[in-house]
Amino acid sequence: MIKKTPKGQPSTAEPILQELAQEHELPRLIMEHRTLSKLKSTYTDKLPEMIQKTGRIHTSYHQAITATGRLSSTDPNLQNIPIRSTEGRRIRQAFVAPKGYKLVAADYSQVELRIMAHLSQDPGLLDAFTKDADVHKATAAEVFDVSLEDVTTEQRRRAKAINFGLIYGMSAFGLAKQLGIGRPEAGKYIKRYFERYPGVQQYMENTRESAKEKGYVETIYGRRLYLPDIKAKNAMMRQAAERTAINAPMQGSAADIIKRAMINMHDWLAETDLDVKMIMQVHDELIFEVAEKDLDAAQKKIVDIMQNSSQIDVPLLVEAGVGGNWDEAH
DNA sequence: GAGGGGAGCGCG
DNA sequence: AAAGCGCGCTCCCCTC
Repeated sequence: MIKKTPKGQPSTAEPILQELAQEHELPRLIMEHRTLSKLKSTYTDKLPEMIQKTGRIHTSYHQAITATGRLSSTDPNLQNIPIRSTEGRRIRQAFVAPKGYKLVAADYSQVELRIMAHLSQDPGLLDAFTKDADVHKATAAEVFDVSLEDVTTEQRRRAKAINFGLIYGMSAFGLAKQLGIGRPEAGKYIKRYFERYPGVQQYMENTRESAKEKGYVETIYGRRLYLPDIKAKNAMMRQAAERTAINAPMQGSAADIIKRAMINMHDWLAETDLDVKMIMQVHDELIFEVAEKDLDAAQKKIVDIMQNSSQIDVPLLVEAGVGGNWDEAH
């Protein structure tokens, strides 16, 4: 079965090749070539050319580009440095601390799901985060109706896909495709989820309604995203706007939270005697360069500022790692 | 030679 | 008919 692009050409998109790879050797080789040539052309070849007089690569951050309030990063984009593949990680390993220094990477744990708990006030979700439970595991136990101890790796993986899917406004169709299961089964999972977390379902419905009524959605700190297409006659346009309406308060509130932390971080950095610099932001993560002698004190303060710059109805948890390079710091 | 747009793919 | 949010960069093809 050859899938076509909108222009009628045979599609060579990744998921299609994945399927074709079951039967043929070539698609796998094409995928492998794409991965490696992407890494080479975008990172391995380019980044060394971008080293400045300082001996460093300096990105530009833009504060007024994204619809949700995130920063964006260009020339080079340091918010898409590889991490998911082992070959890719070798590029991340090239980001190193100077002698006598270490990198500290501090990231918010599941911040968007925590915001979903806050916004929806769903008792089950609030409870999971308040108890600092493994939220994907807890979701698996609810959706698959097993005890926490009996959750399998596969069930946890599926629950994780459900949790992410919800943040993006995904349908049963999308979940089925994501998990490689049938649509009816995916529909069952979603139904179970909403039975167990009714506050979340209510929140989703309220958000769609409110977006239609007001023409915008907003973050917990009140930044708005206007959605003119929410009333579109074209169902595809309208549904896309509805998914944006669901996602934007969570993604946008997460952006607000890290921005507040960065402002407080700046104030602390201006007054502290510790040898520490804030050098990068990657959406839910801040990276610092810290003198080895100040590591413990700095790490503690960094986590403290990130966790306490905003208050929502569940704890904000920050996990910090230390390493000689950016990969190790994770 | 510059710039637009699509396909594809890197990240959260 | 489409079906998962938000970005930026490279490659390729096309137009001006």
